[in-house]
Amino acid sequence: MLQKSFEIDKAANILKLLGDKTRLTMMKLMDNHACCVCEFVEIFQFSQPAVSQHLRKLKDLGLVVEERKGQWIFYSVNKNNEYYSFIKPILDQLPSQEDKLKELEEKGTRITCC
Amino acid sequence: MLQKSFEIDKAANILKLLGDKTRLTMMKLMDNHACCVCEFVEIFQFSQPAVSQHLRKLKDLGLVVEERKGQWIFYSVNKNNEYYSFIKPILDQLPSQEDKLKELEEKGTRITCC
DNA sequence: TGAACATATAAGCAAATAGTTATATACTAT
DNA sequence: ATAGTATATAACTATTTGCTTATATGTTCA
Repeated sequence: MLQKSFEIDKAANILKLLGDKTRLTMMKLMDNHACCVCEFVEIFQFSQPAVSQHLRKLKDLGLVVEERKGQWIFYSVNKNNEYYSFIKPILDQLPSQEDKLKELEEKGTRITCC
Repeated sequence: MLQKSFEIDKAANILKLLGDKTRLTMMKLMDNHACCVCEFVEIFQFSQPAVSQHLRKLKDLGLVVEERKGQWIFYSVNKNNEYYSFIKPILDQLPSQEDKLKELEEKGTRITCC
């Protein structure tokens, strides 16, 4: 019972994070690609700290993992997280956001960091 | 493209609503039973307006439907909503909240309205 | 070492959220 | 009609959220 209570708490916290258009789009992208902060800055046209703060929240719940590659830090969905199976069907039902990455490539801004 | 954009917006809005422990528990219960406001008041120990406001939000997005039966209004998950297939896997992965209804029955508070 | 770049953290602020109390509406039954 | 019960709406408030700007940290490379 305590466990179940914990689970629904945790599920609600996860859904709250996903219930933001920016983070949801990020997660959909990171489910297929490792992405770095500067890409998201380009995509969403938010300040770099805004992007960092979104990623921080996702990381705090264990939803994403980071991997430093030199100057850059790449984030991707943490598929080892025990709640990944909870999240997966949600992400799978979302429309692809690949066009956003393609746009970056066309503008040449993707190559700058990746 | 516009349509996809709309979809991810809508998905984020739905997830935001589900990202609240109270509403998430409500949804899990209403996926299996029609429930009335007074039951939720008992279960969550919130004021009646608080419960009504949660249900209003769920109704506004089309996630639940209401059916008046005399004095009472019963709410249940709207399985005809086009986004029900989006929500269903989420609800299915949550632990049953039946114990909360059972508690009411034991206290005799469920029978008062249903 | 120091300049340039990528990211993180801190502090502040406006808007959104989730509760409250007070009040209105709607149905039931005497 | 009126009293009792169930629900909805309105107005208010404290907290949370998601951005901003300013600043700190960490890496690369001349």
